[in-house]
Amino acid sequence: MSRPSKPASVMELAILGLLMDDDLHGYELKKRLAELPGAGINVSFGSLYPALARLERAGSVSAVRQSGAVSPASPMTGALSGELAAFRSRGRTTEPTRERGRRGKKVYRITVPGRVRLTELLLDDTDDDRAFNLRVAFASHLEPEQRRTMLSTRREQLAERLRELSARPTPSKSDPFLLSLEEHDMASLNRDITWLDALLDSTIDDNEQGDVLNPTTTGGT
Amino acid sequence: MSRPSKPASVMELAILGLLMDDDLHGYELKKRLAELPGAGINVSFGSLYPALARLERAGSVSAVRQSGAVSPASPMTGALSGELAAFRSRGRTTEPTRERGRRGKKVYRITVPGRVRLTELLLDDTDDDRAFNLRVAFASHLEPEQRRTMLSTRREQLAERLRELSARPTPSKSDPFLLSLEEHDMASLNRDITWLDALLDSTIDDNEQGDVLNPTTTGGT
DNA sequence: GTCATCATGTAAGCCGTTACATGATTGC
DNA sequence: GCAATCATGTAACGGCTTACATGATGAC
Repeated sequence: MSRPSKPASVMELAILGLLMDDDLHGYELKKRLAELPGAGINVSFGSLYPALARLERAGSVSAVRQSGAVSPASPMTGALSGELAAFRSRGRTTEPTRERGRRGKKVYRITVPGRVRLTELLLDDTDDDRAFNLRVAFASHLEPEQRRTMLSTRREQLAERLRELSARPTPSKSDPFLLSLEEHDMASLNRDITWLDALLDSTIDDNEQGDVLNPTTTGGT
Repeated sequence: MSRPSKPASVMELAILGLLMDDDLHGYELKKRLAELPGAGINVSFGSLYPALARLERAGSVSAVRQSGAVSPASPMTGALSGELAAFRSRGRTTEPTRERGRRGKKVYRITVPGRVRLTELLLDDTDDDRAFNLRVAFASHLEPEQRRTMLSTRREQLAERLRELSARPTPSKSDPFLLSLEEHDMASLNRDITWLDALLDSTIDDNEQGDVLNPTTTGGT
């Protein structure tokens, strides 16, 4: 009886993963989501903000309002340079600061439970291409062993797909486009599997790689 | 003028595409959806049946209950090839001694407006990988010129993605997984573009569609 | 007569979309 | 003071999922 935990959403994974690197507010988050590799997530604000609210309610992130104060010196119109630098005002636990009329930026930070949740999402074995790309993008936040689990699980899923495709007896598939599509799919699967093998190989001797998700981190909340 | 039509759903495309080949009832449709190339659509009945109801309401399909009555005076204006041997009960391993289904299998057939809608969905240029795979799968239902439009539109989209990826200045990408992912994505994009080029080539003098398109397995592992 | 499979549906709830509404900051 | 951009939300709507409910058929 493991915890059921809510179903994984791609957006949740992406948000938590991005917040591992920087504290961000919604608007900036949307930009970074769109820049994610593999045909980025183009969410609308109408889904992003409710998602952040859900994450906050679930305790995965904590938000701090910046009520029109400290601003960094450099304008930085730049593409994807992250100037956060604005989280210093924090130090106490959640302080409402809900003054109506003075809406500030709301900067989100991942919490310790949020990190646990992220690990869970990264290890989720739902067979979803889009989600898997994201899992690789954030793979550095896993410990090497978990990472290997994640990669080899995926490898097995792709191999299974390949087996199913190969075992297809080509029934009435006289359609040239269907044929070409299946062939192309199989070639893609083979390539993806090879890529995963390479990643797995390169992870074998990585015992201390990147910054690892560590639930014992303190000082957050 | 943009399309006043409803937003395209992957499922709608898949259903209409499948119904071009055979008249089917929901249960069978679900099985075939799962078999579609490229990580098939695993819809649940709870979404399939409402979807069929919507399609029927929209006039894209017509349904006939198989309960020993209501022999359909098929509307079929015969605009396109109706190669379907309508309402045959496919004999499986066991011989159907009786009409099964008193309360009724509901067999769906695509209508003429449904064909128009399918064409619209096939030509829809929404940048969606899953949907595009389906469009190729049903590409034979387009006229060669439309097919070329569809393929080259997609080609341009992928080329654009590739351009964006290449133009990325590699900012703080010291992360090996992010790097590997981007590299892999670019390689995949290149492969896909090459594949589209091959499809386009094979469609150039394709006036009757069928004998060209000789896919060559490129360096299978 | 009962079980597995075939077959069709409904209901509650979440999630995402578009469209709408508001406010804050910066540059001219 | 005005526009563009930054920034955060709400509301209406619809689709998809899970879980539930129903019923028929054929095998044993």
